[in-house]
Amino acid sequence: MSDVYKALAHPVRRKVLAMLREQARSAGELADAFDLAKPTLSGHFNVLKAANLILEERRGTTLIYRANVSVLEDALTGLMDLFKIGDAPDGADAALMSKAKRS
Amino acid sequence: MSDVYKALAHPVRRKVLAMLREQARSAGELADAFDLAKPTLSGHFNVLKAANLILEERRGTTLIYRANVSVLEDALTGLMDLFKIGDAPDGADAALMSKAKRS
DNA sequence: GACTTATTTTGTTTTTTACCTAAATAACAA
DNA sequence: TTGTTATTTAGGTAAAAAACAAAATAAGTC
Repeated sequence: MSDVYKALAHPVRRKVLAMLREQARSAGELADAFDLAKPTLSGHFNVLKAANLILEERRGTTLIYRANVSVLEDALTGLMDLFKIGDAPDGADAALMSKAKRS
Repeated sequence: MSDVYKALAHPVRRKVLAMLREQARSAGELADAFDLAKPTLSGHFNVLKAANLILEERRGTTLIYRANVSVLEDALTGLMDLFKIGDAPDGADAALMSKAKRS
C-alpha cells in the first residue's frame, strides 16, 4: 500500500493512470503519448504494476494495460483516512522509523 | 500542486501530516516521534512546506507546525479528479513530457 | 555581551530513481 | 526457421532524494 504513494509521485505515471481510467490501452499506445523511450515507459508500467494500480493482459504480441479500479479507490479512501485520523504504520514504514537512536 | 504528490511519497512525511491533522506540534515534538536526526526531519518539513501542506509559526525559539487543512482537502479532490477524468498537465509536468524525440 | 535552547543550513555521502541504447524475449506469419 | 512486430530486460550514467555530523542562526535569559 505504501507503493501506491510512490507510484503516484511521478507525473508520467499519473498521466498513464488517467489515460487508463478513460480506456484500456496497449503499452505501445501509451508510450506514444510521451516523448520518452519505450524502455522508460516500461519501467513506469512496472512501478504501477508493483503498486497493483494497473492490470496487464497479453493479446498476441501486444500487452494491454487497464486501470485496477478497486485499488485506485482503495488508495483514495486510504488517503482520506490518513488525513482524517492517521495511519498505523505497516511493516515497511515501521522499519523506516525504528533505526537505533544515535548519540 | 505536483509538489503535493512528491510530499506524500515518503512515509515519514505522511506520518507527520497525520500527527498534525490531530494537533499542531513543534518541530522538536515532531522530531522526537522518529528515530531520525533533527536535520533530517527539518528537511522533511521543508518538503511539506514547499507543497504548502503545513504552515509554520514561530513562538519564541520554537517553531509550531500545523496542517494546512484546505490544501490537504484540495489534494484529496485533486486526486479524485485525476482518477475520474485525468488532469491537464501544469508547466512542470508538460516540460517533463516534451523532450525532443530521439532516432 | 555571554550562555542556553530550539531549530535550521551547509557540506558530504549513500541510495534510489529516471533515463538512455543495445540486446533479449514473446507471439505470430510466411 | 526466418523474419517482423511489440515489448521487455540488461547494463550503464546522471540526477535527485535521504540521511548524517558539524556549524550557523534565532530568540530568548542572565
